[in-house]
Amino acid sequence: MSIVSDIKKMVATSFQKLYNLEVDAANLTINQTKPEFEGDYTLVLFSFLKQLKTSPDKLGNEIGEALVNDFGEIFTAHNTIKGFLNLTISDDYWLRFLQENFKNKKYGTAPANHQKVMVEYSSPNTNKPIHLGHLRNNFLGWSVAEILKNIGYDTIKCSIVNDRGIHICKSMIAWQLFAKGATPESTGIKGDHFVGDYYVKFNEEYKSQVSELVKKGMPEKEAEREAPIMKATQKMLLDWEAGEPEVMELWEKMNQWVYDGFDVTYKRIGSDFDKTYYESQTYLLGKKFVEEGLQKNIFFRKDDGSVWIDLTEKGLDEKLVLRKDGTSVYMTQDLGLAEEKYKDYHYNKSIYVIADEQNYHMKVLQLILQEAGKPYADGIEHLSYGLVELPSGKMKSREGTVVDADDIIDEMVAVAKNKTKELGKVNDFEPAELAELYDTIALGALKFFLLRVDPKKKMVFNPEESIDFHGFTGPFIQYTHARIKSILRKENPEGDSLKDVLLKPEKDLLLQLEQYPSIVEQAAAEHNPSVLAIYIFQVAKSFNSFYAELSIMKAESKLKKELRLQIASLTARVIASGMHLLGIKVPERM
RNA sequence: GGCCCCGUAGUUCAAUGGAUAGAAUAGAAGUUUCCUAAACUUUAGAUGCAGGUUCGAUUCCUGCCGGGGCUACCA
Repeated sequence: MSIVSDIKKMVATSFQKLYNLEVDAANLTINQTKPEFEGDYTLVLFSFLKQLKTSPDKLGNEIGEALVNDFGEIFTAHNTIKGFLNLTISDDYWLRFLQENFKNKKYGTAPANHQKVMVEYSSPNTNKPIHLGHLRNNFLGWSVAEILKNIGYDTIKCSIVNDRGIHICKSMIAWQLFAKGATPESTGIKGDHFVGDYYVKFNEEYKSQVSELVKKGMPEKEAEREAPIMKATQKMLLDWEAGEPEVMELWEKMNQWVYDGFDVTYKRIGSDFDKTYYESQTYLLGKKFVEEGLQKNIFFRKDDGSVWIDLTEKGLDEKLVLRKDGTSVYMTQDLGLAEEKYKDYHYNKSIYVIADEQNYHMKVLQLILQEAGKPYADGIEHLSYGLVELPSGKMKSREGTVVDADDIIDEMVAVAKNKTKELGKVNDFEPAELAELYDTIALGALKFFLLRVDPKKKMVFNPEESIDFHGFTGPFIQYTHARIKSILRKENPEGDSLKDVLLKPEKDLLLQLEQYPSIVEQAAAEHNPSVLAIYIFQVAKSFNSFYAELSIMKAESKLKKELRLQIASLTARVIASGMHLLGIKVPERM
């Protein structure tokens, strides 16, 4: 139980006792007291004034007095200013909290709640390597899954690989035309990049064929249809659907190259999956779903044979679920996949980490499942996140302004290396240790940068400014952790009981550390790792102030030393476990 | 056209309807015989515009201005 929820209960008790007023603890507003006032937590009184026909000062004083009298082991003082009741929590409370938790390895976790949640994230296309935008998706999905797991959910991370369709055929055609048998092995190019290069080649060739046809007098629309390379691609798609062996073989070969490349990147960034679905294996499932829906009159067939759902009563339009030629659209596949996932896992919740351009699609998906009366429909949640943009605007693959994931990681590692060498603090590290440290710092910086922003909001990535290891960054927090560890290598807290008067930097830290479990809960409830990122940063900042102002090893007394070692210990644990939930490692030294 | 999202210091981000709108960075000024200066301290700087609801609005409502997305028998 957190101190804030305890305060709410005690306040509710006081209202009951003093005014015989039933207040719901959930409706009380408790904030951290602003630094310019005396106190730790503050109760906002305004909402009760009318009801009780009293003045803010009178109410505040009466409640404050009751709290201090009845719960003296928690509250030591109160003051009321302009409708805000500021409460001071006793040092004993904080010391007890510290004593109970500084060794607790499970601090911030919750026991199993027997709820099953699927988190679908990453979900790449197999025609090009992953870029910065995908990284935001990967980091978010992984982190949200870990946060949920941490508070007791049975979590299944999954990915749906888009391994079929016209875009894959484009890479395949271009490879046939231009590669002359080249492979990732023969060229030394990472598989996903290799295939991506042929996707680019396709577009170049396509563009030039179209402009040639236009030059010969063909209308542009027609030229786009008639360009030989496009016709070949469409034929290849048909061949693929017919299972033509040569095409299947090429498809499997090129996809494998991509998977080999993805594996390297996934391993590097720490993405992992309990289950991978492949669209080639699931894209037909939706048809059955549509047939069932037709029988139940949830869908209807138009004269041309296409199948639709009428969502006008829900304020939306009619939505196509099956083409007139009987083939699946995107929605069909997603319906089938949702059903399949539920069959496989019987989840309580299913979270889709998908960019906000698909808000409408996800809304419709859930609506259709609800209309179809599916038991899992209400458990579907769209973790909608904003695009990552560059200072110059949106990333566009056609204009070559995409920040490639592997490239940006390499660049970050190079900067981490230079900076670390400059500082010269770890000259005694073995080469392997050094390489690991550079990776830890580089990925820490990148992940923290992408996770510290509210997922819902789009964000700007400035390649120059974003590679910063100072201030509100991952490395700042990693550095704080390393500093603490360097002390704890020399001496550990002995576990002696504490009794002392807390100094401000000590209390500031304890107050924040106590909030950790609530913060994790909040991050989980909101599917929002940025809450956690901001919190960890504040903890690190508080520790650095504490560290600058007070000596731990040369504390003024044995008791103070023990106290500060315990605080340092818990701080390191909170930082490490919080950063872990963001997928960020923390070094022992840096 | 219809629907949705976003406009906060120079810049990148915060702020369950609550006190004098917080950080970081860039700027200015300091701190190292003292546990790691990737740090700390001080300083200056912002709610697009106009109304409304409220004891109280960055937050809720309306209009305007500016930016983005969706509205495909693409995925």
